[in-house]
Amino acid sequence: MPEGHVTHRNVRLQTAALGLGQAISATSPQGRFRDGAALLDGRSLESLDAHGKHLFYRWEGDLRLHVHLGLIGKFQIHLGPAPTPTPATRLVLESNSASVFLAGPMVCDVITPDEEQAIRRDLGPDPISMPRRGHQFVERLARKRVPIGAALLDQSVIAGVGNVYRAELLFLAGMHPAMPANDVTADEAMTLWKLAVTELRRGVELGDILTVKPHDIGVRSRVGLTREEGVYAYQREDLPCHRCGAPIRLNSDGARKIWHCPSCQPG
DNA sequence: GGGTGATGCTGAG
DNA sequence: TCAGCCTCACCCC
Repeated sequence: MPEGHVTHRNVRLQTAALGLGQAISATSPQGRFRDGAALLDGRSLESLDAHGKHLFYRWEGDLRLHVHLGLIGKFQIHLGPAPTPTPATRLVLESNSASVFLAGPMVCDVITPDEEQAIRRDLGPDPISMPRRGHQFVERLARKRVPIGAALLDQSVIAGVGNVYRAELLFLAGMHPAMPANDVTADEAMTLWKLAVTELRRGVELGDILTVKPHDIGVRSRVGLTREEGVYAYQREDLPCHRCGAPIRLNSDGARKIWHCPSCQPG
């Protein structure tokens, strides 16, 4: 489930599991990252940081490891003895206490600090780690001549929002996905930003995307909710809206699907 | 056991 | 705009 909440959760979990300031062994069972792993092997891990869906590991000797999970990339964290990695595992990082397995990432590269800065420059503000940068989101959104639904997936406008959060944030804001981004008022944009901060931060805590307000579905907590119960719009076509009962609609926005409630998100 | 789709993104045309 | 990439869970037979 690689939207921004997953990278930030991995920063937290992997930092705790691997530990900082100690030598880490790095290998590539799959082989595609053999040279990169050899560069990192035995170096001390100094810190981990996330910006949107990008993960940056800082190593002794000013090296950076850049990981982007893409659509299908996955991390596994094993405390204590690790199982044998599958042959598809791109990278294994191992400390005295834990192992991290990485499979299927879109990007897994050793880069320089300058290259990291260049990647970050092209990214918009991250609502999880930069909650006070809402003004930057408002400015960048106002310059976009695309529908708000497309603008929210543009990582140079807001970093970390993917297809699930896009659908959910627009529902919570009561905005139709096709509304032109440059017609969104500054107040409406700031509302969207605050929703993004709240929802993505909750995603980091829960390790899942659960945007539904429990009272809307007649329960007291989000614990144990299924995906269909836990979100308002995403992948709920033809199901009744949790708020008003109208059937959720599916539309296509280029290659990506987008869902909305025709009654709660008019326009 | 095969087929498919997925929370992403790029590059060719 | 669309194919392609990477991997795996899930569905159907």
